[in-house]
Amino acid sequence: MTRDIPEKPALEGLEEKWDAKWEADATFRFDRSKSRDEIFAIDTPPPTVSGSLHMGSVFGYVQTDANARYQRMTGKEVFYPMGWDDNGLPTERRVQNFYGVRCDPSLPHDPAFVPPSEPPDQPISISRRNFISLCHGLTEEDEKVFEQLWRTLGLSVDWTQSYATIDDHSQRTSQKAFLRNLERGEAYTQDAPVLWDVDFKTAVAQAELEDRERPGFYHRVAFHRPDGEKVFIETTRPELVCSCVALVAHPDDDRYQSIFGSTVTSPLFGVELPILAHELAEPDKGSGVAMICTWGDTTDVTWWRELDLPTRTVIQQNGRFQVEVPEWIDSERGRFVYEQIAGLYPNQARKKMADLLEESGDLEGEPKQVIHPVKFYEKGDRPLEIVSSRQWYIRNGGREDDLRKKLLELGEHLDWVPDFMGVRYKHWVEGLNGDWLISRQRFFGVSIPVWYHLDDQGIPDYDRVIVPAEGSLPVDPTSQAPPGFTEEQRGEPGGFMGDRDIMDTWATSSLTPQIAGHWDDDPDLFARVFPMDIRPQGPEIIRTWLFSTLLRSHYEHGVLPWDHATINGWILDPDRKKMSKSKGNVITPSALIDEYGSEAVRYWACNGRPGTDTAVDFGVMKIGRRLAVKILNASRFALGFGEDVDVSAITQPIDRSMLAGLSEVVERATTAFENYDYARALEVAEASFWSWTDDYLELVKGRAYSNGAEAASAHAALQLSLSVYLRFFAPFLPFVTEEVWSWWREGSVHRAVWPTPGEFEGLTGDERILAATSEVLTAVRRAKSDAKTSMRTALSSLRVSGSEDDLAAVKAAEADLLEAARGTSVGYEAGEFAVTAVLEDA
RNA sequence: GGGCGUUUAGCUCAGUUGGCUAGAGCACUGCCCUUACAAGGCAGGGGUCGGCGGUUCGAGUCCGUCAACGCCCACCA
Repeated sequence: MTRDIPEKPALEGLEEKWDAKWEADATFRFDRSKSRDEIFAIDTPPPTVSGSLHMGSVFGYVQTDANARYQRMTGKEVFYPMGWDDNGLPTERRVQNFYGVRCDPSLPHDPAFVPPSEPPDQPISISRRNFISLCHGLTEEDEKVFEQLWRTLGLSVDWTQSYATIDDHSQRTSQKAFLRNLERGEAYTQDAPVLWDVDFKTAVAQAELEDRERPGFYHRVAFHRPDGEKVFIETTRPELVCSCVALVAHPDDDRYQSIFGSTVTSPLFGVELPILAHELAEPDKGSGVAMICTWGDTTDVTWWRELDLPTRTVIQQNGRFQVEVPEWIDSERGRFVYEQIAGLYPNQARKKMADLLEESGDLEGEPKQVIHPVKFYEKGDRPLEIVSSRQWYIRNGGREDDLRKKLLELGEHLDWVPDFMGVRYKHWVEGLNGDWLISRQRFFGVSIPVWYHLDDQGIPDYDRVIVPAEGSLPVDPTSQAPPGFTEEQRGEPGGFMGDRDIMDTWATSSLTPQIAGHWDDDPDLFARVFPMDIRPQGPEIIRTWLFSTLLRSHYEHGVLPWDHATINGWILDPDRKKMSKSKGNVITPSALIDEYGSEAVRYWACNGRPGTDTAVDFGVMKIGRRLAVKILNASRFALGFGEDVDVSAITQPIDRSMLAGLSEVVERATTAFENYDYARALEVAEASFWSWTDDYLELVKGRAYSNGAEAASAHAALQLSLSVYLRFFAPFLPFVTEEVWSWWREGSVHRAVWPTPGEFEGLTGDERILAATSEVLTAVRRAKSDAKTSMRTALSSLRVSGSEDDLAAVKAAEADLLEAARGTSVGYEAGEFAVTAVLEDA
């Protein structure tokens, strides 16, 4: 093919040019005619569509793309879909802020509603349907922006295989999987204490918790024995004295042996309470006696359950103390005291109760300040409360040892990249203390697809769940009637009630292999891609996304959803601890791409080792850019000698020597990629490439410009080695390699075959020749540098001493060496390796 | 309180199963407009490999211990 080499090659514009061409040629389109063993399937993480992407996303996605491109070049058909995680709370929050609205499910749908152009000061309340419609609209816009960024970055995904976690197909898959869990008894509903976010007014799962250090005060509070003696407890939550159901101490605590089984009355409220023993009580914490409330913390829940205590809830789902005085407070004084805190938030009630206890003399001493961990919803601003509520759960091994053991075993069979990430999974599964709570009292998500029978009184019977037929999915139980009922029977005695909750976003994204592989509606495709080859993702969502995907796959298919989990590292601020400079200086990926180019950003990402935390580093990006420019220029030289020459022309020892080295590099880079170590593959290829340009190119330059068989050998060797380097770099720098490839090759470099040692068969020589000659050349350059003269300065004499092998190696490339060094002859002598170069006029 | 990871030149990081005279790039110094490349190229200076102790003929690499930093987990009395 004729070579079409630009005079001044440049990086600018390559992203748009090749993105358009790849799209037009369907270069990365998945060919579903391939069989499972010819396919490499990737369970791409669907990014959360809630505004802008950050560098952390770019980092992991580019690394995965490098692995994907390598696999494609080895001949695998790559199944590389892209999803958007748009369902769930992040989208709701973004819509609320963006439009200045809030969802009020009690309002009727307003078909004419248009959001104001500017968000108003006071949020406008809108119906659930209007709210969801805004969510859809905004996420669609965001998804376009995201897709554009991914394209600019050069992700080789097949854009015809995309999905959104809120689209009908995902909803159908999610509901179908849930119904199957329900049918097999893996999902169940139960009314129980749950961790509750009072602002979002939803239950929260264990995986979404985080502890935050908060200041609190230990209040030493007196309870009263019948004989008037005081029993002290210490609590940070005196406001919960009214919901106290018992006191507890450790069974072996000598101080309290005599009072176990007796009773006390609570201060101010005068409620009679037992003193019980339980080994979770810690003798050296506070006074050694704790009050059990329903519920101040998760230990309370444990005690309440294991000691079979009554339920005395006072905090409601809106986070406030209930207004009516609870019936277990029957004294006149108790009722009066409760009225002081009725309707308050816990922090308000806490101060009030502390005052009242002090007045009554039941608070001893000054409250002591402590810093203690408090449970928060990871997206929330106020401490979680524990309220009793009916929720849906999926069994996850948190309460069944057999299942837990099985899940641990599956985790051991998964190939973790890097290895140590596997322990995070292990610890998470070992630490599970309850089933997976999947229902959320929110709006933008996949509905829990069930209804409940209403009895003669109109009370729902949660044991009589009505399920839809699989063929009718997705369903919205709040607006559709169940099979065998009509809409008129909604809410009527003898009729039905639809479940109002939606599923947690993880309940849907735990099914990404099933969604992307079309388990629901294309079993042929699913069989070709599942179980998938890799699950790339961040370390922080091992406990959520990875674990839940594994669980759902185990339930539905009885297998691991993928063979390998490649876990990327964490992204650190460019100036790490130097926070002074980073004020308000948010780095967006698109800004970096604009400044340094996609190749540079990709290069930076691919330099981050698998699983290793990496700082945003502009210096590394600059190097990436320089490498890309170097590829353009070196290619211009290597291809500047006319038509292709057959490799049989490669006869010169130094050319064969270079190819011998390159053949080894091929093996090393390939091994690295086979272990999903894109970073090492890049490092190996890059080191080789720089010495190729610095030494080999300089050494053969003169000969390449000449004529005859010697020149032809150089031309053929340059062409073969360049072809190898372009393929080496194609996974990392897809645009510039494709650009150069197009100068002289048909088709895409991304569909070219990955280099193999077989390409060098019969073309290699002694590696030592190039190495030794390069050493001599470096010594000559040093001499010229020391003399502060131009590299063009001629040598009056050049003498090399070394072993017999060294000398033979240099001799084999003597003509090229003399040309590059500007010498006329080389003198050889046996001895220690040394080079003496004498300059003319020196 | 437990677990995992990190700690190598001023900065950002490589260093695979122990053999290194410890590397790269940036930054720094000097030189060079050499016909692929001056938003380049060539050459150079710079490190007691976090501390201490151990195993070994030999340790940046293995073991123990301590420290700093980061992340994850942990029952809020």
